[in-house]
Amino acid sequence: MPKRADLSDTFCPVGRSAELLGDRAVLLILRDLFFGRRRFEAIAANTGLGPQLVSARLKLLEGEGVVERHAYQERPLRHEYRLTDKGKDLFGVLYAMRGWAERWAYREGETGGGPAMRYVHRACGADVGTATVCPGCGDLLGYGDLKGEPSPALRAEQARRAAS
Amino acid sequence: MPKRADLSDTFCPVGRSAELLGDRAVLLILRDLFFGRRRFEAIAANTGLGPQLVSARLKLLEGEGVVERHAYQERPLRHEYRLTDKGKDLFGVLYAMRGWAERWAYREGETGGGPAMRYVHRACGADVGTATVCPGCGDLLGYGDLKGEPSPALRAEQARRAAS
DNA sequence: CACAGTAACTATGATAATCATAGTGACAAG
DNA sequence: CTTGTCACTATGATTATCATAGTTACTGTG
Repeated sequence: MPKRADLSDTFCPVGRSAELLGDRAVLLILRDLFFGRRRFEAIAANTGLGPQLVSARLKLLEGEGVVERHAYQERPLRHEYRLTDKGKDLFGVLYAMRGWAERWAYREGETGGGPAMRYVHRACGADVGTATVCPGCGDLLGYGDLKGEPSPALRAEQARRAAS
Repeated sequence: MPKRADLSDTFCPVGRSAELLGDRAVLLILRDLFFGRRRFEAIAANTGLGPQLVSARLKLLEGEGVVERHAYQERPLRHEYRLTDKGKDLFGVLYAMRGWAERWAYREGETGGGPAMRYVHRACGADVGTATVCPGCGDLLGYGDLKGEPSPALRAEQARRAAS
């Protein structure tokens, strides 16, 4: 490719987000970070992306202020990556993507009846489905309010990836 | 690039969406479709993407059932592209992206005070800000419930693009 | 009827991002 | 002192992307 078009100076807010989010690798890495995977190798293994790509994207995300590099031990010096507030606020986007996929991207019965990923409202225990407002208590849902439970099929897939 | 990794068979719903949405061009084209731009040339001009890329992505979106090709006149035969229900349901994702960008992606005063894109709830007239639930009447917000008003700066940018 | 114009594309070639694979540096454990 | 772990960096083949130009099929104007 030639240098890809720069969208960071457009006034369109979707364009500005697309500059960062219009990239498979970024999306997959963010997903893993929201899932609690903070370490380089864990992210590389689960996403299936090469270390070079993971490295480049984490640097990009750090530069955008979406992710922070944090040393979790000295000797040997090791780093992990954490979402900043700006990063955590991307939850709405990923959650919307997940909702759309649950409604449209699976063949009949592929997930064995339920959603591929179930979300429960911590405060009231209700299954929220793909809603942005809790169907049980009416609260607005954000990152931290929800507890995700992968379906058996998804859990098996993650285990397979972690092994190789 | 070598063939890009295929995510369409993962059980992770974010992965499945990322297969389609993890692409700048797709995101920009969807934005334009939501904005009411249905014609090939209009989309190519406003996104700044080359006709080859626009063509390829529209075919992809059509194949995914997100977009429909529709002849709007015979002699000369001309087509336009419309969002299907599956496509319209992506509004939540684009709206979440816009919300995040409005909150985080602009420098102080860059938009002249207000948001780059203002959304008003048609039913009650309230400015919804970046909320998913109307702050005026409490209704859930979806595509069709909202009326978008680009800021002067964004409007000027779009006019500039349409001209060239 | 010839000619410019418009919409929706397709063709071509240069450039650069991606993947797969292998290798590096710093340390710990056995 | 060899093996193992983690977090990367280096290399080379492949291919998607961009910019530009060209094509097809018509319409409207002089």
